[in-house]
Amino acid sequence: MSELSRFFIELAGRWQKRWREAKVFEPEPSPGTPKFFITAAYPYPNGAIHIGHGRTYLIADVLARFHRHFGRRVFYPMGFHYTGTPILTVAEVIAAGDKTVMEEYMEIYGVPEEEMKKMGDPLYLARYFHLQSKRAMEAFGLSIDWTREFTTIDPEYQRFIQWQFEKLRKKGLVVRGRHPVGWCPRHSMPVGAHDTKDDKEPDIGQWTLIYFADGEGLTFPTATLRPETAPGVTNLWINPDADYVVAELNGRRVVVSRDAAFRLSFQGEVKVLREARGREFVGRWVQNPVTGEWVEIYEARFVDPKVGTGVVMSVPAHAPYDYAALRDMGLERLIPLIKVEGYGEYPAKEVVERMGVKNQTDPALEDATKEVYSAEYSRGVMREDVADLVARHLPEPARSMVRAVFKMYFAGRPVKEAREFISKWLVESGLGGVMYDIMNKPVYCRCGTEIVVKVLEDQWFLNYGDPKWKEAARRLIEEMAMVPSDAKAHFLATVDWLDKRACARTRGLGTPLPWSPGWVVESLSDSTIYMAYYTVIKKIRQFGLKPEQLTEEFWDFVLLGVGDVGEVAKKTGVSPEALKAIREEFEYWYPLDSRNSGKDLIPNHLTFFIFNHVAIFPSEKWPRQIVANGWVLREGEKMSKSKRNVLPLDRAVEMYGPDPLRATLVIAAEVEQDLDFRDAEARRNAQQLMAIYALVQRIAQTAEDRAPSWLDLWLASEVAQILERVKEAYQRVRVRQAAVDVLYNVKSAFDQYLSMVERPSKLAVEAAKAWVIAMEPIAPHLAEELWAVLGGGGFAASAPWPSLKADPAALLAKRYVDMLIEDVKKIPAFGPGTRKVAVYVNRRFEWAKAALSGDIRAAIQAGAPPQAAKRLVDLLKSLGEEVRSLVASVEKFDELEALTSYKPYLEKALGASVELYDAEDASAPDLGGKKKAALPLKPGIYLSS
RNA sequence: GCGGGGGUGCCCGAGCCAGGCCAAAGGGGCAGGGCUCAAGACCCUGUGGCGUAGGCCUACGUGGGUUCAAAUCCCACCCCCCGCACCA
Repeated sequence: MSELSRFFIELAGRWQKRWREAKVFEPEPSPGTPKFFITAAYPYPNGAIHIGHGRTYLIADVLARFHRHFGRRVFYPMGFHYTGTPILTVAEVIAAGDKTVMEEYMEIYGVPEEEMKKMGDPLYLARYFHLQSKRAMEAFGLSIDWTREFTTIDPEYQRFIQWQFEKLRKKGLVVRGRHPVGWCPRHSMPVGAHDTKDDKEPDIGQWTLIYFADGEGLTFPTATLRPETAPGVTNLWINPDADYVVAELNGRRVVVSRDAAFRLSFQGEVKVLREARGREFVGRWVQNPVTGEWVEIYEARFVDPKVGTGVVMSVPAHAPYDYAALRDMGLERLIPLIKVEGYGEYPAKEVVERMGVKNQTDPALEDATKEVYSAEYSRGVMREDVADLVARHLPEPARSMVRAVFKMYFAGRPVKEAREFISKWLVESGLGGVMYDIMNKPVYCRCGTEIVVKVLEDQWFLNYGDPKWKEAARRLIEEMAMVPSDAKAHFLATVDWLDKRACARTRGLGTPLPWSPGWVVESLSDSTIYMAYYTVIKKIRQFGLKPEQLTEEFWDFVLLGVGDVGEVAKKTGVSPEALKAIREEFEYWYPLDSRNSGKDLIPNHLTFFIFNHVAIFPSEKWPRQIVANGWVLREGEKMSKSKRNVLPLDRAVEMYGPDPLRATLVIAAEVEQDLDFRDAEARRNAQQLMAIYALVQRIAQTAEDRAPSWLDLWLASEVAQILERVKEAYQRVRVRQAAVDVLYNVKSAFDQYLSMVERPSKLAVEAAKAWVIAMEPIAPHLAEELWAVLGGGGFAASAPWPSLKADPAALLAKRYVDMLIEDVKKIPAFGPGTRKVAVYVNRRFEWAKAALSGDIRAAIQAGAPPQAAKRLVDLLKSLGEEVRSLVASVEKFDELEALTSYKPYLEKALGASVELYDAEDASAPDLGGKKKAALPLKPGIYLSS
């Protein structure tokens, strides 16, 4: 902790205490007064929040604080998300004594060793980080109303979630079905990416099974990713040396590898009847259910019993492995199925030969397979004659019927479509099935066991695939304000592909499904409309309502206005006054004005937030805005536990002080951009804030009451002008833009001002006050301190937005003086030797105004001599947007007067003495004949040494 | 694979939606100067190439196209980042 940060921390502590005591951030509803309700995604306390969270909360805080200056009731609450598995998982790992994890926690979050030991208990762990995070948010100066704080395992919250799910279910949006999940056989538990070794994401894929029967009661289910090649099967492959079993699978007697039988047992009934070696089945003949053709089972050592079923169909025309193996055996027989531009009839053969593959063990076959597969998948089309291969064993008219279907949906179709069709057809006609598998195996559970795919038979889903629901979600997305605006496309795309989503789980903390105990509402499903809960929980507690009173009728009344107060009161035992008061509070605060989070939540949480709002609430209660910010990198690198470079918020506050940290997190990148947090930058910002502190102190102490000079007016105008821009930037959530202006550009104006005046005037104090309010959203503690120094009265946090007005003439005067300085410096003869600068001013400002039109005649009409008029029009054209508009809005402007008051500044800037003359003053010396060179806004200049 | 976003000068990044005023804002870095006992901070100047100035050439992933005119519009291709579900 440096001297500087100590200063800022001490200062912040003082003001935080006063805010708390005065309850500045604990708004009560006030019907008739405008409000602003903003929330940021609550944190998940399996660790302390870091500067990435801090950034999101800070952006929300800046907006909250900004809106407070406009007489709005601003409501910014916070809660903690206990629901879910990671807390559980981490606690388990700690309980098991995992050294790496414990060290990570101690090092990154500074957890003392004796606390570490207690973190085997998930609730203790959550509570610990909950409190640590909360302390960090307070120290960071977030203007959060803590009277509404809650956790998602509070009984009241659970009643709320149960209400939500009953509502969704009654609307038919909750459905039940089969669902594959990654599964650890040892734990008998679902395994997500977070629970695997190295956080490897299990890739759950589907094999199509095709049932080849041998006529003696045995079925050989081949597993394939390319069912469209089934008509081209010439034989099956089985590994002669691998372990196989004969088993009952869903009423069929099948032959699969022993490993496959194990994996299949998680996806249906599997009863192993006997074990066998693969070679036992070699030489059998089986019937292709698609074509009716009988083919032989050959042996192949490349068949991996851990992949699929261990029974493989052979399509030599389109699969390089199959072709190579058959070539080795001297049994080439090719049935072409797919046409691909750039290849002949038999792509597999062609590629194998081109690559010079030697035999079936040649590693080049991998590449060959990849090439053929991707070429056929992306550009391949099924041949027209494939339908004739199908159903040769069926009697008429069945044969013709099947062929007709294949002609329609299979022959001549792109591979993609044909595959989809045949896969569906196989399943529906009972000739095939589906088997799930981990496609990127092996993936291991944290415990070391290889995971498998388990099919949950009665999983609950939220049916985000429902077209009407999607339509409503799209409508809201269209209406909503989004920062950044590009996020809209992302949201719409998400809505498009989103389908059923499992919404309950068998383990973890959370709310039990009201109608199906044993299932817990999953954490991305119990966090979609909780913003409404913030509005009511305070009063629920104040009235001492018990969880069991929070019935469906209660929530219906309070959140939807459904039902009669008297009735609801009678049924719930809640007094009508309480019901009305709670309802009123919800009515006042809702809808939500801004929802803030990291951009990573766009395809999940934020989309669900939209879906659930449109499902539950009427459109006038739909949220108004989403702000999704980018990541926070640290010194150019992603923060991660394993790199141990995570910077927790509380530590960051200690290192830099709250205001410097805030300034850095706001100024280093615009909202949508990833922000690279650099130590050096944070230190620089601390110094800048310190300089601002010193500067304002100086103004407060030295200001004198005097009639405002051009300089005083300029300062006030300059500040007013920048603050106008700042206001607009805040409104558009361009917080970086606002911060650059308010912390750097306004400061520069003040610096310049102070360098030009002997003593600041009272007007400068007014400008400083305005400045302090504008910086309050970013550096609130410093702002309070300076507000007090300037005698502002009350809290800066609650003061109205400044009404400082810009005087265009004052701005013009300053621009004009700066232009003059530039002009002088541009003169080649100007140099260190220049002692005296004579300036001849043309005071006919009305000529300049007339020349603004670009019309020379207008200038002449205004009285300018023709040659001057021409030059003047050209001059005005070259002046730039800002000055031109100033000229337009200023009525009278006396250049001589302006220059006179800026004379010391001029002399300092030029390092020479300056003499000012009216060009029309006959008594003035006409040095170098420059009198007639003078134009309005462009004085004549004569240098002498 | 599907979906979203990108590729701009030494680096970061704006501009592209509404084509010209774009050798292309703003930072950073670097070089020079100022301030200072000195460093930092701060301020000024320069920072594609050539030319004595006007100017010329080369440039916005690559290749085509539309247009009097393209970083900006269209097409194709290459490359990068992010997300893809029961996980917060």
